[in-house]
Amino acid sequence: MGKRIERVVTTKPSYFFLTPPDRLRRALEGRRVEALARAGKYLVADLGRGDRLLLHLGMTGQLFSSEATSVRLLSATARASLEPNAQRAFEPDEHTHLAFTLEGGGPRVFFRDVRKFGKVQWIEKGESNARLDRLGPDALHFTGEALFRANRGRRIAIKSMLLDQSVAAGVGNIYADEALFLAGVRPGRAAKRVTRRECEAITAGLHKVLRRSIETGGSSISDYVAPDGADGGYQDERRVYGRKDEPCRVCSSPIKRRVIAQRSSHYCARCQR
DNA sequence: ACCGCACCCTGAGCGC
DNA sequence: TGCGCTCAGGGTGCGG
Repeated sequence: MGKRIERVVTTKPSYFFLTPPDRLRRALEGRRVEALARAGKYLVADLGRGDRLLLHLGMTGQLFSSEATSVRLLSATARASLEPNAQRAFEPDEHTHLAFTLEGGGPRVFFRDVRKFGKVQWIEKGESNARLDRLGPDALHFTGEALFRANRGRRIAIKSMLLDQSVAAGVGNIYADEALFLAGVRPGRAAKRVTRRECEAITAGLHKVLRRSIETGGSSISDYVAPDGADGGYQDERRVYGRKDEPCRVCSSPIKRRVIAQRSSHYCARCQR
């Protein structure tokens, strides 16, 4: 299976560590990574004997190899001192909360997160986890019928429903906006006012944008990098997210932005009703 | 039960 | 140059 973790270096205790870093180090060192799985936006590492490690990237989390080179791994000042086209090997900084050394002397694995909205937690054998237990069906298998049922009686915006991880796990702000655009539904519409047919269109839209984002390696808008440091490509395919005042790709009318559920939401007032 | 909001944290970018 | 402001792929916990 996977490799044994020889050594773990952490930053000091903070909001980031659901399990305190000293306890985390003791728990992890010497253990083998048997498997990795995704649960919504969480990454769950199986460490054998029933123990697990829970990881979440939050907004600015970066999980990558020591062989990765990307300017996204550097602060603005570090970038400014780079020679043009220079590729500097990454050196752990104050935002690098976890540094794994694995057996066999191969590349190390880092988890860096500037804002510390990411999370790491040790889950003991037999322990349940409230964060995991709350998750609804995975977005890739979420049906229009299930969305329609969840919407019954709900006065909140359909956008809020899509961001609720207990309704569907794995939908984030970009993909909620993009799916609603494909479905022709405004993000602010009350959930209970969305028809069954529109729910089908929304989940079909979700599947489409999520699959396409996976194909293109994700959205590298600000911080996201693949484990090898590569940028994703989906930011170039956005139809509405982050395109305020730019022309709709279908009808050319300007994309609108408004705040829903404390998150910025983008839509075309002409294509979405 | 439901809903809106404050809050956790750091940095980039902008107008003045 | 510096200051103050807004904005940012997320999620929790509180009070009304």
